[in-house]
Amino acid sequence: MHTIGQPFDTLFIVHSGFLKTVLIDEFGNEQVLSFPMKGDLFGVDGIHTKRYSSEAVALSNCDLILLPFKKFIQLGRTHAELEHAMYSVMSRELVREQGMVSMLGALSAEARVARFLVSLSERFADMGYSSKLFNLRMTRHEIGSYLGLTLETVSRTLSAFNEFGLITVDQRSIGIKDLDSLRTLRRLPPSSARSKQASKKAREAAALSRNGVTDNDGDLQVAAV
Amino acid sequence: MHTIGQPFDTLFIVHSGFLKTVLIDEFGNEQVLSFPMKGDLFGVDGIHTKRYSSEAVALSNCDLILLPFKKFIQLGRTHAELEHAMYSVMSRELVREQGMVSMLGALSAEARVARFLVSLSERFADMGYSSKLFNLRMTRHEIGSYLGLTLETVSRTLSAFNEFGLITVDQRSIGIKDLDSLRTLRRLPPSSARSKQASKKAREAAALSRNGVTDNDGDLQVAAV
DNA sequence: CGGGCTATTGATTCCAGTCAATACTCGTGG
DNA sequence: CCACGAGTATTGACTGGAATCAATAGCCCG
Repeated sequence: MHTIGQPFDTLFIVHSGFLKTVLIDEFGNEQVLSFPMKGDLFGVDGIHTKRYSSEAVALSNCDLILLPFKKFIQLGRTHAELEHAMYSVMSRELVREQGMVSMLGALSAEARVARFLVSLSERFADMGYSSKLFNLRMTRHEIGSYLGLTLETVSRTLSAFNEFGLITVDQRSIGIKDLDSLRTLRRLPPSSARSKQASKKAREAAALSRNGVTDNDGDLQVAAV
Repeated sequence: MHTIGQPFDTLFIVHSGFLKTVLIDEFGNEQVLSFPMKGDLFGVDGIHTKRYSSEAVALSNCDLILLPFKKFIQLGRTHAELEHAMYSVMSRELVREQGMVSMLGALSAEARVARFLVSLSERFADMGYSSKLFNLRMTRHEIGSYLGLTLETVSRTLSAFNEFGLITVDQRSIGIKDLDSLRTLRRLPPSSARSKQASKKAREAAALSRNGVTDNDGDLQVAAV
């Protein structure tokens, strides 16, 4: 695999298993950036700086496909579709990270955990596993780091979802009970208003303060190449 | 330019001027993703989904270079360095967004605003403008959206930096007085301990709870292509 | 001048972080 | 086998930082 700062030369594709990629800040704290699993690509961040800026750690037995970057470039010379696939994958990563930024910037703890569960559920479904019942491969601490929350908040939120009938939780084992509510959740009713094992759906709290899209206020000069 | 959902066909390079790129969520709230300026590329998010997932808005008069994606791909066939440059730029964007994620996930409001100012200062320097005195092209609201803060918090933080002698603020005009402190700042002393126009540097609050890097706990199977 | 957008500042609320105690899981060795 | 300890998870009490609500002022442009 690779560690931070190591010279970049190869990309990685997950054939099977689960990993995390992490960034280590100037104080040694680690921040989880992604949880690659089957079909996911990582190591791309090394292309620009010639060194990996993040580090991958296996969370289970893993089977990886190594993709030496130079060799890949050569293949791209003769197989245009490969090249386009790479652009596409990198673009997808970019969009995914945009989603992360938008989530971290705007959503409550509950909404983040809900999204995380939905996303996991969908990814497991894509891989042919059950989307309704699965085991987390990562700790609460790692989930928290990924979502910009503390492990206690993650734990509490999962417990609240459980109380609320949206999921079942037993340690690492998660059962999805009400995917729709998880999908659309913004905020849970206050705990004072919760009844044990309540089965009614989470209502929208409809945050709002909506702003119309700002119009252009600058002129535009364009030139094609 | 382009709007969200519009079919993707061209990339954009900023020749001069300032823009913002925004994501619009399901309630119409806009989230600022970046502030492209001279030399920056945007529109890349469209490659994967064939549609732009974000939207660019000019914050001043702008001069853009259009780069039709198909034409670019053709040029790449004959000019290998172009192709590599594109990988590099996309990789750079990926690293930048990783930095955003890590910032939003871990840093205080003060640290975010400080980083934002340092980054602006460096980018202005790169463009040949003054790194010590410049005008913001965006509102407090847009800065807040970009940093995952409210406009009030941005305003208060700038005022605090001013009181503290780190910067001068007059509406959109920012003067950088103590770049080093901005660079290394984690947390300001409590306001009760502040004196007007204090000139002493912000000290490190040294957050810590450092975690060692977790070791692999999975076996690894690798295969080269 | 007046109206709309932008910015500053104050008062208050509340969500998530921190600190802390306890329990569950699992592997290791007496 | 059970005890022990380390890592992980749950839950409670409390705190604090940023959001929210609100009032005022500055700026720009018709």
